[in-house]
Amino acid sequence: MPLKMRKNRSPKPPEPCLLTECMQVIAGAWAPNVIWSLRAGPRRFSELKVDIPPVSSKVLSARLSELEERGVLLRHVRPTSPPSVEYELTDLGEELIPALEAIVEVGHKLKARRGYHAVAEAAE
Amino acid sequence: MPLKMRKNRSPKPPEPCLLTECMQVIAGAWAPNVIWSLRAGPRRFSELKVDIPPVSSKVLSARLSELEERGVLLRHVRPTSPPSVEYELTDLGEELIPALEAIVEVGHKLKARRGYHAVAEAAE
DNA sequence: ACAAGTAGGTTTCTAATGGTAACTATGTTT
DNA sequence: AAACATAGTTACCATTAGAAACCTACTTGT
Repeated sequence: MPLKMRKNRSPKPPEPCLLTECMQVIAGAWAPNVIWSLRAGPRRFSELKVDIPPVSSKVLSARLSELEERGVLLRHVRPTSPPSVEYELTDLGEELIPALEAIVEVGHKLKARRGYHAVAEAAE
Repeated sequence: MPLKMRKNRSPKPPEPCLLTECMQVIAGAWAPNVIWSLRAGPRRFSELKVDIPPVSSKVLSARLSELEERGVLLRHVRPTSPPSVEYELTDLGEELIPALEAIVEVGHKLKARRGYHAVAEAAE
C-alpha cells in the first residue's frame, strides 16, 4: 500500500520563510564571524583579518560590501595617514547578535560532546 | 601618524572558533531549513521537498547525506511499496534547534522592521 | 636617498557549490 | 497498457570561494 504524504508543516503560499530570510542576511562565507567580531564596537579591515585568520582579503572585502548593502554595518573612512576604514554594526546588525550567541552556545555543547565522545572512544 | 592596530578580540592560537564550528555543522544550502522541518519529528524525502519548495532533488539529496555524515540526522528506509525513506534528527540535531529558533526570532524582528520602513518610506 | 612596511584593497586563476531540467528503477493504480 | 509515485541521479551551466600576486599612497628605518 502506498504511503500518504503527511501534511505540510509550514504553509508556504501565505508567508515567506522567516528562517530563510534571516539566513539571507547573514549569508556568505565568514559573514557571521564578521558580525560577531564587530559586536563589541568598530573595527578596521586589517583588524578583522586578524580576528578571522582564514578569511582572504578578497572575500572579506566582498562580505563587507554585501553586509553594508544589506544594512547590517556601516563603512566609515577616517582621514588618518594612510587613511583607515572602520566598520561598525547598525541597529539591524545588533539585532543579529542574539542569534549568533545562540549559535556560539551550540558550539560549546558540540565541544563538550566531542570531549565526551573522545573519552568514550578511548575507553573502548 | 599611523594607526596602531587594536588587539585581537578573540585569541586564536589556543582554541578553534566555536561560531565557525557550529556554522560548519549547519552549512550548505537549505541545511537549516531541513533541520527546522525535522524538529517536530521524522519526515520523508518528498515531504521535505514540499516543506522547502525552492530546494531541488539534487541539493536536498546532497544535504541529507552530508547532515547524516555529520551526525545531525538519521536515514531510515521503510519497506513500503515503493520503499520510502524517513529522516529524523539525532540528539546532536536536536541541540541545533535553539540556535535556529533564535534565527527565526530575528526573522520576526526583520519583518516588523520592514513593515515599519515601508510605512516610513510611503510617508515621505 | 632608497628600500621596506602599512592600509585597504583588486586582479587572476582555479576549485567547489548551487540551480535547472531531464532521466531512472521499481512497483501500483486506472 | 499508460500514467503515477518514490527517491533519487546525471549532465550542464552560473555563481562563489580560496590562494597568491599585485597596486597606490604614505611613512619609517638605514
